Amino acid sequence: MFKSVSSRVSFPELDAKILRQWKEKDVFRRTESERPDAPLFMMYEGPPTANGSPGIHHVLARVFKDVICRYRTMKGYRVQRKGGWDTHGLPVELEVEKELGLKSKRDIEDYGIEEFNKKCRESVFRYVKEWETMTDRIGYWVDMEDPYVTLHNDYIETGWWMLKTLWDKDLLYQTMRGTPHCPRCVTSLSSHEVALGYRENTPDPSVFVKFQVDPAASSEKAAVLEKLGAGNTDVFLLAWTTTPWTLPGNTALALDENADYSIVELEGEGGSHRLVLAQALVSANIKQDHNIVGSIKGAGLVGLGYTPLYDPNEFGSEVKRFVRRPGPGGMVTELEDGGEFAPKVISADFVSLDDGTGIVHIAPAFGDEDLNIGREKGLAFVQPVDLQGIITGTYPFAGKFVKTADKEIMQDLTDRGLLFHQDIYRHTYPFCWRCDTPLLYYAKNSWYIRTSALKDELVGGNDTINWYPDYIKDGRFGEWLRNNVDWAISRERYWGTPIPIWQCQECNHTVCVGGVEELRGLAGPNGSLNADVLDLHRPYVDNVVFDCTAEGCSGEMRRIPEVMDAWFDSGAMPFAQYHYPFDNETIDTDGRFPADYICEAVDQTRGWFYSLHALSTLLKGKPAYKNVICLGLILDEKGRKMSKRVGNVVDPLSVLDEHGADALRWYLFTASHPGESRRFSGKLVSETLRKVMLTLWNVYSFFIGYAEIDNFDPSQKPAGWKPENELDRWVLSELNTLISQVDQHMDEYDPTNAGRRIQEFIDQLSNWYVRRSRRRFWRNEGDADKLSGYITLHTCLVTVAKLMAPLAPFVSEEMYQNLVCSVDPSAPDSVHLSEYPVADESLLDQPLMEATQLAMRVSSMGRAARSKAGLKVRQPLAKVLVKVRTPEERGYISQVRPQVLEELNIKDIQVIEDDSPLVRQALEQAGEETETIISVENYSISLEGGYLVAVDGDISPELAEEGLAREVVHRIQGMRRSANFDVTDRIVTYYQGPSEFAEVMQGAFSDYIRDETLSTQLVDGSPETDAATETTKIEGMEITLAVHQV
RNA sequence: GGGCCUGUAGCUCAGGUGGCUAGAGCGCGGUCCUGAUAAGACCGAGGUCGUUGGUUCAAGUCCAUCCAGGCCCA
Repeated sequence: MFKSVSSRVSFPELDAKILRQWKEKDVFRRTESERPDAPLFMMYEGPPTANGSPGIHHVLARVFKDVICRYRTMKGYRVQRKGGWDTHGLPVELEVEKELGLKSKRDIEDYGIEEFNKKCRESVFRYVKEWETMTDRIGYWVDMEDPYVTLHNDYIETGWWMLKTLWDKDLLYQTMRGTPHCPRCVTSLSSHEVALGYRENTPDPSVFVKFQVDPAASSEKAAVLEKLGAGNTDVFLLAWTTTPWTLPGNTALALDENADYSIVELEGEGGSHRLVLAQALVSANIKQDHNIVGSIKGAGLVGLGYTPLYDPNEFGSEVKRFVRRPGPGGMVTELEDGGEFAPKVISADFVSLDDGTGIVHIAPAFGDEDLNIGREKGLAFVQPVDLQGIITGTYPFAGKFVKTADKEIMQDLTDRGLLFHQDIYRHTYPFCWRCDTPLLYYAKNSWYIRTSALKDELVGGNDTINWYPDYIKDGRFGEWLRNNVDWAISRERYWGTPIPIWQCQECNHTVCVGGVEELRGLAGPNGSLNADVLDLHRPYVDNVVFDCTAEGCSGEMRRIPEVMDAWFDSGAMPFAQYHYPFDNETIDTDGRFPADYICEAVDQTRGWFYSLHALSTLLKGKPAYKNVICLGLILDEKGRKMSKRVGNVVDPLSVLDEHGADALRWYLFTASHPGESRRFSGKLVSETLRKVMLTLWNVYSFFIGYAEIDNFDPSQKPAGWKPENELDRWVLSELNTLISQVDQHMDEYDPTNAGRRIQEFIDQLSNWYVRRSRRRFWRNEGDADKLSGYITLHTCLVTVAKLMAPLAPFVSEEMYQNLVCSVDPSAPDSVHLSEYPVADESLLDQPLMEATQLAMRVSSMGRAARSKAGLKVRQPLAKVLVKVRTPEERGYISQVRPQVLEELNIKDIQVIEDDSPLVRQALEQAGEETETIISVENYSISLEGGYLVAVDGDISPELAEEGLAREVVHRIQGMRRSANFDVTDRIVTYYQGPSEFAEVMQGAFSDYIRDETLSTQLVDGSPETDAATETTKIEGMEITLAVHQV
C-alpha cells in the first residue's frame, strides 16, 4: 500500500531523509558495483581548492556535473567520478603568509621552508568539511572517500614522469624571456595566470623623454649630423614610455627605418633646440609653436649615438652584452660581462606609428620585445632593478620600489631639462591575480614547455571535442590555441610539485628524473629518500644530492630550486589520479582516458580546460575529454560578479536550508542556458519551488489521497492495458512525446531544455489532466474508467519521477519510493538504479494532442467571454457557438466536445460557418480589432487568432435553478472543508430560507445536491445537535446552512 | 585595439530554416474559480524587440554599422 502523503511538505527535511536512505542502502556505490560489465562513462572532476568556503558558483558546476552522470547511470552506464583536491600553489602560500605575518620570500626562508610547507599542507584541507557538506546536500554524487590529491607523493610522481616524458621529447627547455613577474611573490606567472589579473583603466605615467644626440658617439654619421644641425644646436630624439622606472635600463632607441621623421625646431628659455620624431606623430605631440626644419628617413638615423640618461657605469650597474657564438645545437646567444656602454639608434619592425613618437625606448632587461631585439642586435643589457622591484646601484632613487621611483625619475629628468611632456595614461594592465601587486615584465630565466611546437595538434584535437555551448570551440578556446605560446611552468616558490631537474654545480649538466625509484638509483643511500615518511616536497627533495652523471665531471648535482605551476598539477589529473604509469597502466585502453565529460565555468578556458588539453596532447597526442559543458559566470542580483572580495557571495547552505536542493538545482538548470552568465536570486529559487516542485507534489498527493480511498494498486493494471478514455489517451500521448524529447535533450548534454519540457508537462498534467479528471476520482463506485484514471496518473507520476531524477534527485526518489517500491518489491530500490524511460510510440496520438490544444483554447476564450459578460462559471448556460479555422478542427471540436462543455459549464456546443450571420455581425462590430470581446444580441463573443467563441447569455428558469443548486453545493463544500471533514465523510445538511429556496432544495436538483455533498439527507430546519452553521446571502435570499457529520 | 558572448514587458526568460495580431512566468490593479493546490482561470496596465541603415512582397529573425554590458586577450 502507498504511504499517506500530506499536501504540505518540507523539502529540506525531505532532502535529509533521502540522504539517509541513500547512505543506508549504499546507493551511490551500487550504481557502479552492480553493473561491472556495463559500458564505462568517465567524468573528470576539476579539482577545487578546499582552503576557502564553497560558494553558489561551485554549486552550479557541481550540479551540472552531477546531472549528466546520473542520467548516464540511468541509461545503463557505469559512471566513474573520482573526486579531487587542488592543494598546491601560490594561493595557498599567500594565505599562510598572511596568517603568519610574513611579507616576503626572505621572511619565509627565515621562518623555514619545512615549517612553512607544513602550514600550507594543513591549510589546504581547512574547509574540506564545508565542501563535503555542501556536496552532500546538493546531491552531487562523487567519490569523496578516495579522491585524488595533488600533494600526494603518487600524484607528484606521475607529474615527474610526465615532465620526464616531455624532457625526452625535447619539449622542455630553459630560456631567458621578458616574463610577467610579481615582485611581491617574487615569481613568474604563466600567461594564463596573467590573464586572471588584468585591470582596466589603470593609470600610469605617460612620459615623453628627450635623448640628446651625441655627435662624438656618431662620428661615422657626419652627413646626418649636419642635417640634424647637431653641433650647432641641441638635438634630441623624442621617445615615449609608460614605465619611467625602466629608463635606467635603456640601452638603445628603436625606430622604423621606412618611416619619415621630422626635425622640429622649438624655442625654449635657453635658445632654440630640435626634436626628432615620426612625421605622422608631430601634430599629436607638439602643441606649442614650432618649425619643421627638415625631414629624414628612419634608416638615416640608425647608428646615431646618444647620451644615456643614466650611464650605468656611473651609477654602479653592471653592463652586460648579448653575444652570439656557436653552442650545442647551433648558434646560441649568451650574456657576457663587460664591454663599453655606447647606446645607439637601431631599427625594429615592431615600432608603431599609431601612438607614442615613432621612437621606442629599449630596455632588454624588461620587456620581451626589448629582450629579443637586444639578442638580435647584440645590445648591451643593464638590470638596475632586483626581483623585489627595488632599484639597485647608486642612482638617486636607488632603494625605492619601481612605482615609487617613477615620480623621482620624472622629477630628476625635469630638473635636467630632459622631460618634454608628462601625462597620465590609462590602459589595461596586469596585476598579480592573488596579491594585486602590479606585475613587472622582467627578463629572467624560466622553464618552458614547448606547447607551441604542437599547436596544430592542439587545434586539431580541439576539433574533435564537443563543446556546449558550441561557439567556445572555434571562439574563445580555439582562438586561444591558435595564439598558443610556450607554457612557463617554473615558479620560484615553495609549496608545489618540485621540478625534478638536477643540475651539476660545476659543468651545468642537467638530468630530469621521472620517478622515485629512478631518483633512488641516482642518489644511492640518501638519507631523506630512505626515510620512513617519504615526502617529495621541498625542502626534503632539495637535500637529495648526487654525483654529476656527465662523463669526466666530478661535480655535485643539486635540484633546481623551482616548483611547478599548480595548473600543471590540475592538468595532470587524467594520469596522476591513477598514479599512471606506475599503477593502472591500462587507462588508455579501458575507457578511463580520455574522459567522456567534463564541466567547469568559462574562466577555466585558459585554466583547466587548457592544461588538460595541452598535457594530454603533448603526452598522448589526443584530447583529454570528449564533451565539455562550459558554464557562464554566476552574478549577484545586481549583475555583478560574485567574489569574496566584494562580499556578495551567496552561501549555498542558506539557500538549501530554505528551499531544498531540488529547487536550487532546478533553478540552476532551467533559468538560463549553461553558457550564459546568470543573475542569482533567492526569489527565483522560491518561484521555482512553488511553480515546479509544489505543483508536482500536489498532483502526487492528490493521487495518493484518492488511491488510498479506493485501494488502488498498480498491479491491478490488466495485461496489455491500453487507455480508452480520451483524457488518458491525451496525457499518455503527451507523456510519451515528453519522454523522447527529454531523452534527446539529455543525450545532447542539455538539461536546460529537458527541465523546461518537464516543467511544461507538469503544468499540463496539473492544470488540465487532473483538473479535468477530478470528478472521475470522486465517484463512489469503482469502475473501469476510474481504474484507467488511476493507471494513467500513476504512470505519469512514475515516469516524470524517473525523467526528472537526474535533475531533481530527491523529490523524484521520494515519489518513486512510494509509487513504485512500496507496491512492487521486485523493482530497483532507488529511482537512480532504475532505467530511464523509453517512449511507447503506440501511445502517440498527434491529432488528439492538437484537438486537446484546441479544447484548451476554446475553453480559455469561452471563459473570457463569460467573464466579460459577468456570467459566473457556476451558472450553467445553454450553448456556445464556435468558429474554427480548418476542416480538421471542426472534427476536433466534436471529439473534445465533452471536455469543453464541462470546462465551460455549458449544455451544448455548435460549430458555426465563417459566413453565418452571427460571425458577419461580430466581425463587422469588431472592425479593426482582431483580438477582442464584444457582445452581439444575447451573445458574448471572444475573437482571437482567427477563432470565434460565442457564449449564449440567456438564462432560462431551469438553468437559473441549476445555477442556484450549484451555488448551494459550493457553499456546503466550503463548510465541509472548514469543518475539517474527510472527503469521504457522510453528513446531514440543514437549511433555512425563503420558500423559493426550499423549493430548489427539494426540487429537480435535490439528488444532485445530496450526491455532490455526500449528504444523506437535506433537512428543512435548524440542526438538533452540534453542527457547523453559516448564514449567507445567495441571489439576494438570506439562507442559513448547517452541516453535521453522521 | 582584437576575439567571443549578450541586449525582447519592471524582473527572469521563450521566440528552428524570415510569414498573420511578439509570447510565458513572476510582480502590479481587478474579477472569477476551487473535494489536490502554498495553486488555477480571466480581464487590465506594461514593448521604438539596443541604434541606424540594407536585402525582401514580408525582418525580433538575414547582412552591415554603431551603442551598451559581460568575459577573454593584446
